[in-house]
Amino acid sequence: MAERERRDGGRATDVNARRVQEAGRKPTLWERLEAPARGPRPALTHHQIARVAVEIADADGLAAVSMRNLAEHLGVATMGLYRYVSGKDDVYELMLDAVTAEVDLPEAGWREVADAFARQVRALNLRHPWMYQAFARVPASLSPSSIALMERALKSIDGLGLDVDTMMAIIGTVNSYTRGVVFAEVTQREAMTRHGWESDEDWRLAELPMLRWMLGTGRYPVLTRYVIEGSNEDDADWQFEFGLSCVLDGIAARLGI
Amino acid sequence: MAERERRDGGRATDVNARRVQEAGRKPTLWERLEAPARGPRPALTHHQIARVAVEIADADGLAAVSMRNLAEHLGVATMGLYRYVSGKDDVYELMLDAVTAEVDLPEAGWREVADAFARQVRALNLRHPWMYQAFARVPASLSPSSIALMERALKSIDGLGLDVDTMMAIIGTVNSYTRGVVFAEVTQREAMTRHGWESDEDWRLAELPMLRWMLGTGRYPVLTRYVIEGSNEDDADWQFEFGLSCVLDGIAARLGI
DNA sequence: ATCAACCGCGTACGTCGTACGCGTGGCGAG
DNA sequence: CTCGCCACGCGTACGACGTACGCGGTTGAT
Repeated sequence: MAERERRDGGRATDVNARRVQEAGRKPTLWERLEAPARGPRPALTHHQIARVAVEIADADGLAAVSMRNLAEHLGVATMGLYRYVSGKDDVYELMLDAVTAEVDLPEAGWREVADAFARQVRALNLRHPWMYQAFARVPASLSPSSIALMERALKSIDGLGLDVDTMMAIIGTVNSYTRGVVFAEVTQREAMTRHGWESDEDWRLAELPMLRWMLGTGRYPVLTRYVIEGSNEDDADWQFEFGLSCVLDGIAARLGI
Repeated sequence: MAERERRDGGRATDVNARRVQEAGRKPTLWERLEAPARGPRPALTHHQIARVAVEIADADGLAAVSMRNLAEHLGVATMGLYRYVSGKDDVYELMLDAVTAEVDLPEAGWREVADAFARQVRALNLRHPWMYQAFARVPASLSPSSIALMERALKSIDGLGLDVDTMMAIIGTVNSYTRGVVFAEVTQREAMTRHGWESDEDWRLAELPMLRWMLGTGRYPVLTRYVIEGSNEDDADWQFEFGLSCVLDGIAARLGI
């Protein structure tokens, strides 16, 4: 880390230098994006990098998005990428920002918007199962798309007489619930593909010895009943809908709206 | 992957072999734990491995839990670890199972238990900030501790006339919300330490240019008001309590309990 | 007691992210 | 328009990672 600071300090001759000295920190990716390009004319745009990286991750998983592989797909040298990004984390940020832009909320009342928000974020994460992994590696910093999304969501609950903190807490609650659901869903789905199981049936088969042991001990009567009586076979959609209704109902009740 | 299958197949002469042939899959970590130890007397227990790994992760982050480092702390050779675990993922599973055992739910009504569940899981994740990273790498498989925890939670809502699927959905909703909150909190906290910021003030300072740009565009009026009027400075506890109340209220209302 | 099988661990490989510093290409002065 | 210099992009190289492979020592059956 001291290494990096030293290096950035050594290059402190460009537009960002003054800002760094001002605040004693290194500039954000999004700040650097606005800075005019120095040196030879750039061969790539950040948008291209993000698009190709997303394609790779969608096809082969986030692990396939290595600097080498990404550079190869873009037709540039590996270290050439460092002209546009300061490291792997920046690539992740670009990717997350790019896909976040896919969410498009309707103009409607708060509940309808919150509902759409949850459904779309869930769909987005199922479409790009690598998202949660990327989130786990980069700071959940503000990006243009996330700011725009948050504004759209906030606007739908503005003007109901709530203070801004409560408004933000509502968004945060829906967001947290959604992310939690998605995290569990994607994780399980990936576990299944990783082990080569293709249906819930395979999963049940694989966990069978564990379940048999569980049943055998007799220490888990309710769980046992769930295994035996459970009708909907881990219907993820149903569970998501159920929880979302609860969350929205709770918000509505608490605020009298 | 084919490589691993071939290798496991080559060793298919022990107790687990028959099970593997039965189901056509490799045995779980927890199954292997029950198998009698073959070969030289083991120098370690899985409990020791888990404890030391957790200590390393708590102190230096999950990245510090490399097979080499872990083996060194345990006083064994690097590859000696593969006697007890089949790979890095098994280490993560052991770690998660070990800390999950720290949760201890009270004997009480469903709402009290759900409340305790959420609070304790959150505290657990804040105490072990690496948990979500570990979850992101291993399948969310059944482990002894997670089974026991689930049973305790289920028991508290048993006998209220609900079918098992609804009961499980309730647990899942609370769990999802909690995980989502924790994910956001820990991520932000880690981003702060990574960048060397020590207070929310530093964070605000760092994001200031981004905020200034945001305010400058005029495209985000509500978000701007939040930045200006927001009183509680990202009070994580308050936001968590708010959302949890909403979730529990929603569940209670929906089920009439 | 003996032997053979078999498992644990040392060595080594391919991969990762990226620090370093040379050669080159872009720009200001003449 | 030309030339020179300097900074910057990118090729090389490094340390660290997870773990495949296969020999030598230990253990269980006879």
